[in-house]
Amino acid sequence: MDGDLKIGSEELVARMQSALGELSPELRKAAGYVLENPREVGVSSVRGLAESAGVKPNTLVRLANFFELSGFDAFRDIFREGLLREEETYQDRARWLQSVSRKGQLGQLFAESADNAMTNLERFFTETDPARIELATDAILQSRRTFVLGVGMNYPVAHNFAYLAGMAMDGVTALPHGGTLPVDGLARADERDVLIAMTFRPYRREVLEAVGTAAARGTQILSISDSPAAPIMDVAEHRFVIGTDTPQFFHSTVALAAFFEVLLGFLVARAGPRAVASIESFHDRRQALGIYVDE
Amino acid sequence: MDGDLKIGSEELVARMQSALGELSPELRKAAGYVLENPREVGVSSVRGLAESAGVKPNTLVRLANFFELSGFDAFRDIFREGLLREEETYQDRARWLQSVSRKGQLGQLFAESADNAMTNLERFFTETDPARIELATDAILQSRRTFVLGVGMNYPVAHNFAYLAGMAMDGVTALPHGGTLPVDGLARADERDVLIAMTFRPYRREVLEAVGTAAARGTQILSISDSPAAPIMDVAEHRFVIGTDTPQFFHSTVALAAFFEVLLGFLVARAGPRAVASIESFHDRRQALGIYVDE
DNA sequence: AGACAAACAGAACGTCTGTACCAATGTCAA
DNA sequence: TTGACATTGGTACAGACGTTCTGTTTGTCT
Repeated sequence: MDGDLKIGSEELVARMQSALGELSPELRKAAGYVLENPREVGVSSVRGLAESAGVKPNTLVRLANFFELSGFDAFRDIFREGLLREEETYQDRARWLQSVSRKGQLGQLFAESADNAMTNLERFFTETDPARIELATDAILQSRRTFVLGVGMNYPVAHNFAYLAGMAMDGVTALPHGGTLPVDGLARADERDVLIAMTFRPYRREVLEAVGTAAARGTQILSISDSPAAPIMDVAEHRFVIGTDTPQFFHSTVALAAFFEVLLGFLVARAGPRAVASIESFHDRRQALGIYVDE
Repeated sequence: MDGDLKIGSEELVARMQSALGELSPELRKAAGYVLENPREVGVSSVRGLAESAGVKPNTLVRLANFFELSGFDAFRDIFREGLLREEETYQDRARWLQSVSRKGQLGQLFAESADNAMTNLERFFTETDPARIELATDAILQSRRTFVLGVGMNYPVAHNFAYLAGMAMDGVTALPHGGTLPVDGLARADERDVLIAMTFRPYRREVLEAVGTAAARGTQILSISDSPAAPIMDVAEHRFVIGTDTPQFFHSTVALAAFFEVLLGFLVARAGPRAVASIESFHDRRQALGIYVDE
């Protein structure tokens, strides 16, 4: 009834965490239990929760008041809202997929696309050790030049990466360049350079050949494909497996995009302040040119 | 108090779904609301839920009894347990993110990127109604020409979409084209055409202007941005909000890529057998040319 | 048309909830 | 030791809760 409300459960949890020290023993006990079982708050009564926490009901009301809430109801409402908001993102995926796929043929396509995309992305993030990306990052930063090779659907990805990386460092080029074969761009590549190459089933001959000749010259290879057994993996120092499953006639670039975004982030982070400054001046220049509208 | 209990919310939901047909009107209304908002059951009172569902409180009691539960309390408890059990999966990700982010500064960047990317993707899929994409698909298929407009990081996305859509149908063009301004490509666009436009905060002036002039000519607009209040949304017939959050200095295209993949899939599915045949012949030709290696 | 059953709304009941109040206890300074 | 103060436990109460009962409405079958 007061002017409370309008604070999310995350914020409340954070406040409780930092306030733990200055709470009285019983209050701390209650707060501790709430912090460890936040969801239980949303589905319990004062007495029920009090018993679970080994505390008197009063204490919970006092805990709520401590955080300037009008009472336990307001306190609980915050957690309830949190439970409801989770629905959107963390809802039971299987059930959601089922319900969507019932909406006709396109619903099924939608559900399958969703499932594939999310799985590809999750697998990439959970099965890839950031330390390996870090190693790759260092190799790129220490190289003389870095080539990014992708054909077909992967060409835009390669190009975009080169474009963005170019803001932070020099010597990043996308291949193939202007109608030529990938190998042409690698004419003077040697062991001081890095080649980032990607191709997915069915594997493209040109990429394979480019990787082969580059490797023969000692160029460091960073290979990206959908299988550790892909033909560009064996000669690569750095290997990343990215899922591209999709019900469509092409392969999905969702997880691939995520990989390059992470790689880019690592590059900027490791490149030091000079890269950050370079990016900022880039943005400032654009702002000054009136490229953006002020909302 | 009875022997109820011990059935999961999934099972109850399934039972309700299949029993929907044999329920009386009010009971069906109540059951329908519960099926669409199962989580709300767990955090509401009879009266509160009844009001949300547009039903009288005792109807909910009858609904519970219909499924051989001792009362609304038992009914609600099932959903409450469901809410609590979700904790595990929910916490899994939270815990994983935490453990990763402890691995130094880059680990934190990795974890944040992962969290953002997965959230963006999940939100897109869960908050976008495939029926709306279907409407957009039909508009595109019925159009004379379709333009896909994206600048900066979005240009490769637009280009790639036009490239792939070109396999299935005619008249899809990416803008801007070859160093010209986006508006230039729209010189002869009118109400028979569709313009797919995207820009994200900070919004790009050229995109805004292109959308404005195209809309003035009656061209159908499909807008994609990170907010429903984005300046290209108001004149659009078809609007899609795509999250682009990321800890990086650019915006994330992960969810955006997913959107276009789905749109493409819908296009092919609705375009009929001719599109499929066209794609297949495309692949066959490539195969014959020896573009791919046989593993 | 009337009889009947099913479905629903309204009011009333006992129970449990959240909270305010006060007593009991512990803590510290004078 | 005493008193002031903060913290905690116990109790009582008004209101909201889930539920039941009863009357009304609705639809169906003779």
